[in-house]
Amino acid sequence: MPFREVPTKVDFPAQEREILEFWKTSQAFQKMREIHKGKPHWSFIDGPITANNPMGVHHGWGRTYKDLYHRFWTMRGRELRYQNGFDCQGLWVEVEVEKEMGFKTKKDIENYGLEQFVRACKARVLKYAAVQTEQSIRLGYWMDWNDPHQLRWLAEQLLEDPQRVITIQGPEGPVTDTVEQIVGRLGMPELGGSYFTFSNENNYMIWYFLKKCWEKGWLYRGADVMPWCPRCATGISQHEIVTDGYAELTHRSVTLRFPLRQSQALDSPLRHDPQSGLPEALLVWTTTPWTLTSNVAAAVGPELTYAKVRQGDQILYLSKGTLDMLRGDYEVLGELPGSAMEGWYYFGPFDDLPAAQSRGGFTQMQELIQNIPFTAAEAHRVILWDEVGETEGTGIVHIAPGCGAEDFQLGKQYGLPIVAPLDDEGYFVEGFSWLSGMHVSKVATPIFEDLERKGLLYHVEPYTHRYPTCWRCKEELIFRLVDEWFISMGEVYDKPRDQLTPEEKARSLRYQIMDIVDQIRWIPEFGYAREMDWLRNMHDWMISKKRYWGLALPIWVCEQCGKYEVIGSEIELQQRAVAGLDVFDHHTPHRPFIDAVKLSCPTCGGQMSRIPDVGNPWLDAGIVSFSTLRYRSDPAYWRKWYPAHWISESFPGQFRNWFYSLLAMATVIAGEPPFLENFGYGTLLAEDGRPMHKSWGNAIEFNEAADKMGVDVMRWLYCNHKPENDLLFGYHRGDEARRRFLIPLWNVYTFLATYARLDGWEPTFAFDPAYPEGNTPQSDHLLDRWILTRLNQVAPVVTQALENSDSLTATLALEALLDDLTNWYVRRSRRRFWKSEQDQDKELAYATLYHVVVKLIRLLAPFIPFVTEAIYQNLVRSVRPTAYESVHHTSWPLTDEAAVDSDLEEQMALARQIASLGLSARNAAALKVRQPLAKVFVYAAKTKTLLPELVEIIKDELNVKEFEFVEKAEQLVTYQILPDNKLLGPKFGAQFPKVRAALAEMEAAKVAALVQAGLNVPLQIDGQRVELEPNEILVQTKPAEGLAVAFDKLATVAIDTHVTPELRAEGLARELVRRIQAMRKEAGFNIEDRISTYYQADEALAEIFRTWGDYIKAETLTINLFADTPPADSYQESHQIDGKRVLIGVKR
RNA sequence: GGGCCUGUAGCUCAGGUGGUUAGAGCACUGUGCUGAUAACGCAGGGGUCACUGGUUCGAAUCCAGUCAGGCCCA
Repeated sequence: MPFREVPTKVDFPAQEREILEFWKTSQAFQKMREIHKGKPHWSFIDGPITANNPMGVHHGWGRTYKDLYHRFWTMRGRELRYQNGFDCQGLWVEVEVEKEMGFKTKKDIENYGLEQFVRACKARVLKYAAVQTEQSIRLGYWMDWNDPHQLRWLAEQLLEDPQRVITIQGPEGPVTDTVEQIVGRLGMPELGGSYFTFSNENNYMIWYFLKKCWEKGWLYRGADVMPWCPRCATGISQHEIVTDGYAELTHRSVTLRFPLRQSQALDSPLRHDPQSGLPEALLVWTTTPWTLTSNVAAAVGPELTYAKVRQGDQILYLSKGTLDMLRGDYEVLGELPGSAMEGWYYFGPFDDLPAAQSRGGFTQMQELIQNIPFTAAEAHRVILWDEVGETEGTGIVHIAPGCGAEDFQLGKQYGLPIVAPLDDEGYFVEGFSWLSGMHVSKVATPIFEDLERKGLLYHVEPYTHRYPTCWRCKEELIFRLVDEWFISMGEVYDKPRDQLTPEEKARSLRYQIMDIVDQIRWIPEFGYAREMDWLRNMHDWMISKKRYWGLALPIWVCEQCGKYEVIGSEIELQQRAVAGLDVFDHHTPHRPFIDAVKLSCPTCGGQMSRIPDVGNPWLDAGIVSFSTLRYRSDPAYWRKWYPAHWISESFPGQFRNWFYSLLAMATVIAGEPPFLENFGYGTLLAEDGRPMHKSWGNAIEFNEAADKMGVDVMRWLYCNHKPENDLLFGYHRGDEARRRFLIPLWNVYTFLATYARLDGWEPTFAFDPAYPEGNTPQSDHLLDRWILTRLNQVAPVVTQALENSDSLTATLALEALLDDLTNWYVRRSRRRFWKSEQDQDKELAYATLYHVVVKLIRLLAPFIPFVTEAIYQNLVRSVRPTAYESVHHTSWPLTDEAAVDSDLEEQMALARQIASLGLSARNAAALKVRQPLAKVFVYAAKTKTLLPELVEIIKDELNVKEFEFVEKAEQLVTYQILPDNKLLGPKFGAQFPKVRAALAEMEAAKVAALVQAGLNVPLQIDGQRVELEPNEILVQTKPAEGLAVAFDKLATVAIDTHVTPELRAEGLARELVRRIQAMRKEAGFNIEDRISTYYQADEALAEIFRTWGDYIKAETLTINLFADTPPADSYQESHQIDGKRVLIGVKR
């Protein structure tokens, strides 16, 4: 059976959809897995994608890499797990569900009902997991995908009746359970498919990890002032403040007076300047007026100079460098260093509030302040702080330890009271008088008015600054004192890592992780430095969040004595529970049902309840190298697949997120690396170099790109890029990739298929389905041997590059090969396919081209799985009954080293170079290639012979009758002599410049003659004789007069420009042929149609028709050539050639 | 302020281990070919390889510093 007919124009996206359907109906992925079952494994662990929205083209980039290396290692004969992962728990899902439901605050969620809300979160995850699954399939990503319809169905069932019992088909048989539990078991061995981080196993495995941390003493409850989102009512951890979490915002900043008092006593009189008798005050500036309610101290820079200023009936203190912020006239009375101000007492602006009069300050966290003997009002004094600057404000910084992270640290250092004014939604708590119950966002104006009444207000003005906002909801963050749970990273020791004692290392998770990082290969290499930098600098890992949808932290607290306990598994929970198990029964370990479970306190016998916090989602993602590899249920399986050979994610952010959490959790649980190789890539930007933003109109959605561009194009674009650089993605680049690579590939395929069909050619060699291109064809034809050389030069380059996670090198080599194939091999070989006789040469041409194309598409299959599949189906499967059903079932192509003829490759390169130079020479002399010329002269620096076939190629390319190597280039050129720097530099060292100069003095032709005769060249250097060997001198050429000449470092090519009458006639004949060919096409004839040709011409052209008639007939498939008026039913055109007229008609 | 990355033609980017005249694609100009053709070939113009120093016979490449941009941390 011959090849199918192939359209020369192809709609790639439409073809991709057909192939998707073919893969689906033929179960191509499942069959591929069968083929490689039980072979050596290659382990990959997927970084879970957040199943919260459709995926974008940037996900397509990462997923292309993942699929590329999956397919490559599969073809190499490895067994893989093919498990995708979905990230399911956390605030980002909550926020989207809240948006959908129109919720504004946490109270809305509680009023709605936690159970319903959590179910809605799960359902949303399932819905977008279905969407992302469909998109990934569209990309051609071969994974063990769930049926998207089933995921949607589960989402619906979950919302309707989670306790309904259903049966689902798993890989090893049906599984029966409640809807909720089936959802909780997704990704487990009995159900297969993607893993979901909301799974029971994932959550319980984190419990196991946290218990280990607890046992080592690394898990602790701590207090800190952190960024807090009042809308989400949760702290924002260090991991979450990202660059786009900052916004340029304008706030009203306030400058106010803190009147100085004489002593700490609250009834102390105001301090007055002894000279003038005027009252004194500090001048203070802040952008967050609400924090003034909680002021405890004022900080000055010890090294700064402060000014004492008289303004009206006031004495003010502020730093000298900020005097220009004063309004109106003033008089400087004196200067003093900041250090001299330490310990001055002042009256605070809100000392009238009960909170300011409370011993130790004002916070729920009594343990923080129980040893502080003062109230905030009593404590107000000047303290020293090196970080105080003069770029803004007054050089005196208002300090509120309950409202700022640095303030909190300073407060600890000075033993200051702590006043924490806001509740979790940003409202002032009781104890703040008229402010209590007001929201932080509404108090600026009333506070200014209050300060005005008290006579403390100095000035208010707008101030624009970078201010942190919530990374999910964009609400402005506040700084709030909170108690959260942390995993200790251990201290940072002030000495090199290799000098740490084992005890120091044992105490510090930080350094243990570093030891693990040492064992990992980072691609690109700077990934190692990045991860290390993060580890050196990171704070303790805040893992708690005061929210609803997420990991239920397995921490129980005794309601009587306050003791904490951490539970390490569902079994332990069963054993320890004293109440609430009946409520929790049949539910996944999520809120609200898990909260019902009560324990008994081993110390006091009191009831223990779970703390309400949920976990940081990076715990969910970091545990997967255990949870998905059956660490708890099947240790042998885990041992086999752990660690991953390879993981891959986009760099920005992941050093502190997924990479970090994987490393931290593996260090604690296993003490060995979770992955051996980390392949990172950059950021995807729009074509204009900016981030994609819908509002900027430069965003491209994945589905739209796939539909318009086709995913093979996208994949080639992704792979043909240096991964660590940012990738500019857009339709223009897509068009370029298609034009430069996919269309030429398709063209060479259609060329082969079309002519083989016409000739009835089919491959007949012995067939091995794993290697369908067969053994290297044995051809004597030079072009065949050359393209087979190139093929087998490129194959190992691609193989090594992919082994090395270097897709760029692979694609560059493949592009070069395709260029050689289309623009040289096929172009030069066309006549071998066109000729009518079925001889041995034609057979070899087919055999060679077929072999090369089939092997090439197999090298390309991991990159562009669709177009290669389409080609395979026609070239292989349609003619080979025993072929594998898919190109992706075949094995990775082998390299045939015996087929590589490097000399031939060099000779061909030279021949192509000579042809190129010849064309350049013709171009310069304005002699079109159609006009035959008599002779080309070639001088090649290092070669004096060229294979006869190559000579013929050059003659044909240049359309010349004769080719001649000249022995001495002087015939064509003058010489230029250059020293071979690489050899002579080391030989002569510092003397080298003199050698160069001496050589330049010599007569070029003389030196060239010596070199060509293989003799040494003598030189005089500083009166000493030195000799240069011939191989140390490079002879170059410059064009001589009279010939059309072109040259480069390899060769000099000259063309005889004289056109004889005979040559002129032949040129005209070719011109006629070209025009008749164009007419054939214009007339709509088929390639193989034989025709009759009629002409009426001026005598000069008629003479050409007579003398060159056979040539013209042969070239144009003309059977009969008539010097006659074209008949009415022929296709006719009249032409002018060199001012002579001809009327031509063609007829089938 | 610290860590990491980037800076090569108008644009987008390649350029192990230093070496003769620094490359590709796109764009531009010219031209050729016309049965791969809403393509393609060839040629041409276009570069102080961000800047300044250093090492070296020789630096886009190695070293130091500066500047600009990006990411991360403080």
